Amino acid sequence: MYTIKEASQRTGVSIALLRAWERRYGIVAPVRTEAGYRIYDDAAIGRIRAMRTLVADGWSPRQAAANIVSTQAKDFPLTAVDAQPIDPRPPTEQSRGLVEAAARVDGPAIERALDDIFAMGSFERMVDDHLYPALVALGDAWARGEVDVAGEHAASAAALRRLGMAFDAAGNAGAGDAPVLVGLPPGSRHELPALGFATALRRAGMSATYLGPDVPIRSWVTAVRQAHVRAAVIGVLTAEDMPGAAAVITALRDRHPDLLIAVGGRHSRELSDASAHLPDPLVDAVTALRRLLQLS
Amino acid sequence: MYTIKEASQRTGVSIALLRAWERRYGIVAPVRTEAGYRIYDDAAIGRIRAMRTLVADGWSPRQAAANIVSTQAKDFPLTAVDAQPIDPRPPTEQSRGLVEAAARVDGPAIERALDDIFAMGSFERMVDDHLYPALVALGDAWARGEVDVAGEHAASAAALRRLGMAFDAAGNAGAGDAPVLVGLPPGSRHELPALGFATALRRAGMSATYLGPDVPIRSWVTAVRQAHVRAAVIGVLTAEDMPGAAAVITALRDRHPDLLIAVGGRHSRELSDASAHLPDPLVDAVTALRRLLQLS
DNA sequence: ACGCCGTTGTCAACTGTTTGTCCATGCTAT
DNA sequence: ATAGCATGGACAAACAGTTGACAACGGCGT
Repeated sequence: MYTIKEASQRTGVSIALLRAWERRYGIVAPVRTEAGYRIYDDAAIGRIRAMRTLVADGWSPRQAAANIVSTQAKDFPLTAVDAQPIDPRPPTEQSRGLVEAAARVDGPAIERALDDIFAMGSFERMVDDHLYPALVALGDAWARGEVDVAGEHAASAAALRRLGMAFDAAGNAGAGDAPVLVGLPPGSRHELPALGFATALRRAGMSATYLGPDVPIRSWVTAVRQAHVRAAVIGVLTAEDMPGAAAVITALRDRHPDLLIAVGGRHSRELSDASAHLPDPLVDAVTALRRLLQLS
Repeated sequence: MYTIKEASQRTGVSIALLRAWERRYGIVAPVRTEAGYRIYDDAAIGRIRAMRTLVADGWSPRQAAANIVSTQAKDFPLTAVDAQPIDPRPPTEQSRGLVEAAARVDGPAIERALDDIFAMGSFERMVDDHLYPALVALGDAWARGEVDVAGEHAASAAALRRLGMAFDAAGNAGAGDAPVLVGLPPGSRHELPALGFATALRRAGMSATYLGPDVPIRSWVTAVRQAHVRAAVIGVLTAEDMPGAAAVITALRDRHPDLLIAVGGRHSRELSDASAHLPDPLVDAVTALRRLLQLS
């Protein structure tokens, strides 16, 4: 709780400028005493300091202020294997373990739960029958408020790392071949299903390049051109992913009319301008893509 | 988010020429303020730098522009281990390999380059002396237009997966202990340094939970409450990360006044309301944190 | 060789905007 | 009393924007 003079001394910003920033950009809104005197708290000091360094970094004061004011976090889950909020599918033992560990934000327990899941049979069956259901259960629990974003974050990040390990471990069997590109449209961050599919492709002996989440349209285009790819597979997990995916498809069609462009994921069926739609279970998606490649 | 003056200084292209290039070739399309002032983002800076180098290389401005417009993406690099655009540090053999592989968007080559890097001595030395420099070189190459976002994406995603593997492989030695929380403030996606630090903590025998990128304020708070943590470490890699980090700090301070809150990263020194600032080389950061924990 | 012409970087003129600072006046705290 | 604070307005200097012009340069046809 500081007066404006103290705030000025603590931030190195002149008193007049403090008032100007408040008046012009609303960067802080200090509480007032009965007489109208400004009283700054530590959060206000922090915001002012952030403003100062941003400006020192070359930002225009207006932009810096906008950035600071708009830095309020939006909480959304990273999982979203399936956006369908329906059918509470039977929670397996493994998924219950993962959800409970996530609820406690208990790192080691999350790892143990993933150990259990990844120990279930072949990679493809494990992903389809255990990992994805567990992640859906996690998303549901988050939606019901039983798991906090922190737990959801930690668990899905850990699952993503595991999947990444599997992807790397799968090697690139057909390394000489032209690869299949797998990635997500701009704005989409639902990596897990896409990375799972890319891994399954590799395990099936195909060469796969995983582009990652939130891939800009231009990057799809240049990636196709540079790498001389056999096909591009775009993940469309939620309805919000659709416009981005459609834009990617038209951009690719435009410059590579003969390229095989496939889409997969819950909302892919609704994108009719793709070459093909991949079915849902991982194994089926892989065989479908293989058939498409042989035909072309 | 820079004014035209700042953009000019950062790229070494005169203000008049910036406007001419925009008007004549549409090489950038900065957003405008209400009053019509141009606001350049980092992607625009990258495009301008790329243009400058191409022209310096003898390309005609028109051709250089055509090349950039058709190639460059509008997205940010994921790397950003270090936001300082200066001091072109000596490229090691390994970083050159990674940059070249990324330039070709060549998945297998990227993996091989990372194999080379990860084979360099102890984890900590490898990260400090080879991985981070390589990623900085990658970001620089992106800024110069030598690497497309697709390649940057692919390479940094692969590096992130490797780091994730190392994190998991490091196990959680002090599994019973209260953990140290490591994560990034809301809005920040510069995972690599944070995950590297979390891994180093585990390898030093401490219990570490990695929260991930873009962690909302509320998640930080609940994570601390649920897990009974010993300390929270927040990565502050760029000036833009500061407001979010400051908000996280005040929120945590508010409800857990005794919690040890440490910040690390290029711009962490400017956040004086944290309990402690962690120094730069990985090993030093780990020992600094260990000392802080013993004191408390 | 010569003139023509498009390209390209730079400049000037003029208008409007942003931003840090300052002032006059009046109230408040000690 | 004296120093501190608030408000609102005012200002100058720096910044930006647009338009049009212009000189240097190189390619090209004659």
